[in-house]
Amino acid sequence: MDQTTRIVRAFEDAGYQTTPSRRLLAELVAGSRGHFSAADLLDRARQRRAKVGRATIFRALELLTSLHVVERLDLPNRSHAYVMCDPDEHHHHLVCSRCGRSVDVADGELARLVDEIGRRNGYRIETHRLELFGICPLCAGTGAAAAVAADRGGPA
Amino acid sequence: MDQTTRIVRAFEDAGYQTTPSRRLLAELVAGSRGHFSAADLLDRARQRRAKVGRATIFRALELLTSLHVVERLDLPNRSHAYVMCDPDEHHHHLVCSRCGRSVDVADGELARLVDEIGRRNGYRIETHRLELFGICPLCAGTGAAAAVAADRGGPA
DNA sequence: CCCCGGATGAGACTGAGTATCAGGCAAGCC
DNA sequence: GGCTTGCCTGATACTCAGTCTCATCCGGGG
Repeated sequence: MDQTTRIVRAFEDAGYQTTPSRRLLAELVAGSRGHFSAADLLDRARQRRAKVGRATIFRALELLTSLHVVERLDLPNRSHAYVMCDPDEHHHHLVCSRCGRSVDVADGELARLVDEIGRRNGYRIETHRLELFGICPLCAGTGAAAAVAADRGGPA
Repeated sequence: MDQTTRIVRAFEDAGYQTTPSRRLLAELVAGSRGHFSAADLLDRARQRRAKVGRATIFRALELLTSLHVVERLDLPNRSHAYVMCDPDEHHHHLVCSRCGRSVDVADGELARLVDEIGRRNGYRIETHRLELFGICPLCAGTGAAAAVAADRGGPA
């Protein structure tokens, strides 16, 4: 099943209605190459001449976030964006600072490290967040041209 | 030398003027118990009947951030705040989700882990960020009362 | 096919942060 | 101590992401 369907399915499984707006949003999210913002989605919706309200986009992103279909990133440049990701296990993101593509990284050893840091400081750790930023193999390998081609928000 | 002086000194050392506004801001920042926002500082300035513009606060925080005297945190509840911290080495923050107090945590093993994750995925890692949230010993030990007493933004 | 609660879009609102600009003042110079 | 210069400041307008409200709409169970 393709990404769009996976997202629509996630809505259904959680007991939410399947509506044209949500289907559209699912397509837009699934068609994103890297991370994207609510404004990106709105733009792409407008490009398709689809009529969807800003509020609806924020509501859908909020839902998808709570369903762990997407996650919110805080980028180093103090803006933020969403990325699609694996809903099944706790993980972190390795984000390309050029094209925005993101790889899910399993928590692995980190859990142990986090635990130890907490213990050493007497804190009871509740949550942690690790975000890694760098240049992905694609952007590194083929230079700026590929980076542009791979730019975020490709054909929806 | 106390924290206020340390901050004022940081301005001077970097070649910036020492002005009443900056001195005030230094005091407010130094007097913060945990993390704080620009709005918090503005409130506390007003409480002292000190006249300082919003823009000035943001400018000072921006400077202090660039001097690594404070750092910006992205809190789990999607808001953000600043904390004072050690300007001398790369580190992360362990933040109390109740009182906002923050402990600097040396990078240590993490660097190795980050490096390995990058290598495994073919990324050239540029920066990373780790943020830990939990309950500090003070809040855990003495319950809600102490947590309130220790609340952020104590006597400036 | 009807009904109703969930979903929607428009638009007002908020709060953090930025830009602009005229006036103020720190600090080096004499 | 006065002068000058350029950094610094406060007020204010603005932007941008996200939220709230509310009248209307419509998916889907009965």
